[in-house]
Amino acid sequence: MFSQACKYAIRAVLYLAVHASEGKKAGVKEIAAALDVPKYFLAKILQQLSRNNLISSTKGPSGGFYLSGQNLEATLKEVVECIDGPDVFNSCILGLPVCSSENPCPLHVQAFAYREGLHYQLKHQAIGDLAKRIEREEQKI
Amino acid sequence: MFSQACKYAIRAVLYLAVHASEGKKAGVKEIAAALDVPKYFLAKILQQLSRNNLISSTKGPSGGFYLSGQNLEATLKEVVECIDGPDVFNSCILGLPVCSSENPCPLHVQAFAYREGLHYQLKHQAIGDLAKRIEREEQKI
DNA sequence: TTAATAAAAGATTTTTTTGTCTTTTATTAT
DNA sequence: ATAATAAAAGACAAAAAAATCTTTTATTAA
Ligand code: FES
Ligand code: FES
Repeated sequence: MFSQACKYAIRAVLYLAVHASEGKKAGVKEIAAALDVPKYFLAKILQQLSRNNLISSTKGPSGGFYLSGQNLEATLKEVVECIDGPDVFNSCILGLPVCSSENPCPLHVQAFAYREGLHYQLKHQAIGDLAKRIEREEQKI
Repeated sequence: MFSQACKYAIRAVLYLAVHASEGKKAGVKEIAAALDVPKYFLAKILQQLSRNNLISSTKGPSGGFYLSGQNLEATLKEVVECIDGPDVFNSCILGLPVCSSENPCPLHVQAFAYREGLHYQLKHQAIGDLAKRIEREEQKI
C-alpha cells in the first residue's frame, strides 16, 4: 500500500504531533532515533514535507521540526499523497488502468470497500485530533 | 499492497482459469499479449507458480500453461503468498515490527479491516469459483 | 528419429527505491 | 561579529524490483 518513505513520513508527522511543538522542536536525529528509522533518508522525507508546507522547520541552534497550528489541521491523506503521489487511493489493486465500480476487476469489491475505509479516516481526521487519540489510547508509533 | 509480480501472477492465474484448460493450454506469449504484460517477466512468474504446483504446464508443441482440477481448487491466497511471501496479510501498514489489535498502531483498525476483507475472499474462494463469477459478471482481468 | 516448439533455467540489464555522505545556507546564542 | 548548530540541497551508493535476453531441456507432431 504505502512505500517505505511514506510509512516513515506518516510516523514522523505523528511523532511531531505528539512530541513536538513550536516551543519544543525536534531534530532529525531525535526523530530517527525515536522511530528507529534511517536518519539521512528521513531527513530527505522531512524536507519534502516541509517544502509542501505539511510540516514546519527552522534552521540553526534550537531549530528543528514541528507542526504549526495549520499543520495540525491538515490530514494524513495530504502527507501520503505528498510522498506517494495522488493515485494511492484510487488505483486498481491489480494494476489495471482504471479502478471503477462500473467496470470492476475481480477483487474490486473487497479492495474498494476497505481502501475507502482507510481513505476516509486519513481524509477526515485532522492530524491534531489523531494525535490526541494516540496519547489517550497510548498507541505506538 | 501487492508487488507488480504478484499482480501479474493473480491476473495470469485468473486468465488461465477462464481461458485455458488441459485440452487448451495457453503459452506465455498468448497470456502476456492478452494481459498486456511484459512477456519475459511473466515467464519467470509462471515458472515460480509452476514449481510450487499452483499452475500446470507442459513443454513442447501444443504445450503451455493451464490449471488442473487441483489447481482450480486452490486459492489466490496461495498464489499471492507464493510470490510476495507469507507476511502480506499480517504486517503492519506502517511497517511496525508487529501488527496486533492488542497493541495497535494509529491506523490499525481501518487497515486491519481492509486487509481482512480482502484476505477472507482470497482465502475462502476457490480459483475455479472465482473464474465462474468473472465469466458470469463479465469482469475484466 | 528428427525438426519444431515451448517451458525451464540461467545470466544480465535496467529502473526504482532506499539509504548515505558532503556541502551550503540560515539562524541563534555567545 | 563569530562560532556553533541544524535544516536544505546536491551528489552518490547500495539494494531491491522489474524487465530482458540466451541457453538448455522436454515434448510432440511430422
Ligand atoms: S478495479 Fe481493481 S480494485 Fe477497483
Ligand atoms: S498495528 Fe499497524 S496495521 Fe496493525
